[in-house]
Amino acid sequence: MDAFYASIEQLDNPALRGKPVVVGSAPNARGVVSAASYEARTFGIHSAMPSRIAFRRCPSAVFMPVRMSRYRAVSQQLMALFGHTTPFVEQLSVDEAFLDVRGVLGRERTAEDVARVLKAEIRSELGLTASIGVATNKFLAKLASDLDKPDGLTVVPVAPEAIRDFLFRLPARRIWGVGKVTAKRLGEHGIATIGQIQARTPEEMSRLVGHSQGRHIWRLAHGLDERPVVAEKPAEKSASHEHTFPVDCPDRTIVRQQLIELTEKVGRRLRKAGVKTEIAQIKVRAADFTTITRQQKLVRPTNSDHELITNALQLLAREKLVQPTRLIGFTASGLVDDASPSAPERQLMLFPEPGSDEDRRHAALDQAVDDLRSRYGHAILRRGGWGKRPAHGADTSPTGE
DNA sequence: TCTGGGGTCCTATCTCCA
DNA sequence: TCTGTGGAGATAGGACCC
Repeated sequence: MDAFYASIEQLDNPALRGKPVVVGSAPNARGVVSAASYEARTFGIHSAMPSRIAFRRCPSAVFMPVRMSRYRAVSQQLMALFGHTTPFVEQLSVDEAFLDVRGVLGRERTAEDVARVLKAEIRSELGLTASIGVATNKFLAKLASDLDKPDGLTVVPVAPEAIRDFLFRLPARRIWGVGKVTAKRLGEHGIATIGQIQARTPEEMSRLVGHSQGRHIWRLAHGLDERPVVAEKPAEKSASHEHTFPVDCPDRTIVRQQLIELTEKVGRRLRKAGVKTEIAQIKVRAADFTTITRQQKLVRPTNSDHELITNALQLLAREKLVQPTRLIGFTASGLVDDASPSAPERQLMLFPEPGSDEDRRHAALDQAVDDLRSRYGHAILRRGGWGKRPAHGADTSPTGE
C-alpha cells in the first residue's frame, strides 16, 4: 500500500487531503516518522526519520499520532479482498501481502490482469491506492512493487536472461536483506549494483558478507528465489514492550517501575494468547545510546506477572547503570503453548512444588488485574512496593534494593 | 542533529560435557 | 588423571524489516 498510515489519515479526514501529513511521534517529542504522505515526501520527509527533523523540514506539515487499531482494521478489509482473489495469500506486514495467483490464470486472464482488477477493487472499496509487482517469485514481486510508487504496476519478465537484465542496473540496496551496513561493506569492495553482484561468484559473496547471507544475496541477484507463498500465519516467537523516556532518566527507582509496567504488559499479552515464555530478557539503552541486552532462561515456562517481574528485576539489578537511562524494555521469547507443558515443566510436575498454592494465588491475581484493565485501561492499577514486603518472609527483593 | 517500537534471524563467544 | 576435541546450549550483539 502507498504511504499506508498517512493515506488512511487522509481518507478519514478529508481536510488533510493534498496536505503534507506525517504519522508518528509528535514533532517536539523523541520519536520517528512512521509514514509520510507523498506531499510530505516532497519536503524530504521519510519514514524512520526523527520527528524533530521532519518538523524542521516542513513546519506546516500535519503531525498525526499512530492509530494502529484503525490501520489494522483497514488491513483486515484489504486481506479479505485478497482472499476473494486467491486462497494463497501470505500476509507480510500490515500493508503488504504475497498472492500466488497461478490457480486463477487462464488464456484470457494474465497475472497482470489480476493485478489491475485488484488495484481497481482496492481503490473502489477502500479508497486507497496500492502498488503491485507481478513476477515469478516473491523476491522479484516485492522488488517490483517498490519500483513504481505510488499507484504503480510493474511486471517483471519471465525468462531468466531477461530477469537478470531487469535487475542489472538496480542498486544492491534493493535486495531484500541488504541494509545500510551490508551495502556499505559491498561498496568497499566495488559493489554498488545488482549487476556487480551477478559478476561475482557465490564463494566471493560468502567471503564478503558471510556464508549464508552471501549465497542468499547471490541467488537473489540472479532472480532466483524458491520460497513458496505460505498462507498459514506462523506462531509468534517473542513478545516485547519497550519505552524511551522523554528525558534520560537518572533515577533507578523510576527505571525499575517502568520495567515492571512493561513486563506486566508483556505478561498480559502472553496470558491472552495462551502462551508461556521460557526466556526473560531486558534491554537497557544509556544516554549515549549504547544498548545492552541481558537474558536468562527461566526455571519453568511462565506467564505469571510475579515470576516475570522477579526475573526482569534480577536482570536489571546486575547492571550498574552509570549513565542516565534512555530506554528500558522487556522481551519474552521462547514462547510455548500454555496447554502443553514443556519437558522441564513435566519434570517438575512429578514433584509438585510447595509453592503451588502461591502459584494459584498469583494466577488469580493476574486474572483479576487483567479483567480490570480490559474494562478500565492499563492505568487503572499500578503495582506498588515490589520487594518491600516479602511474602512469607522468603520472597525478598530480587534486586537487593 | 537525532536516532521509536515491534519483530525475525544470524553470528560469535563461552561454558559444559562426553 | 590429564589433555584435546567437538557438539550443544546459553548468552549477547547486531543487521534487517515494516
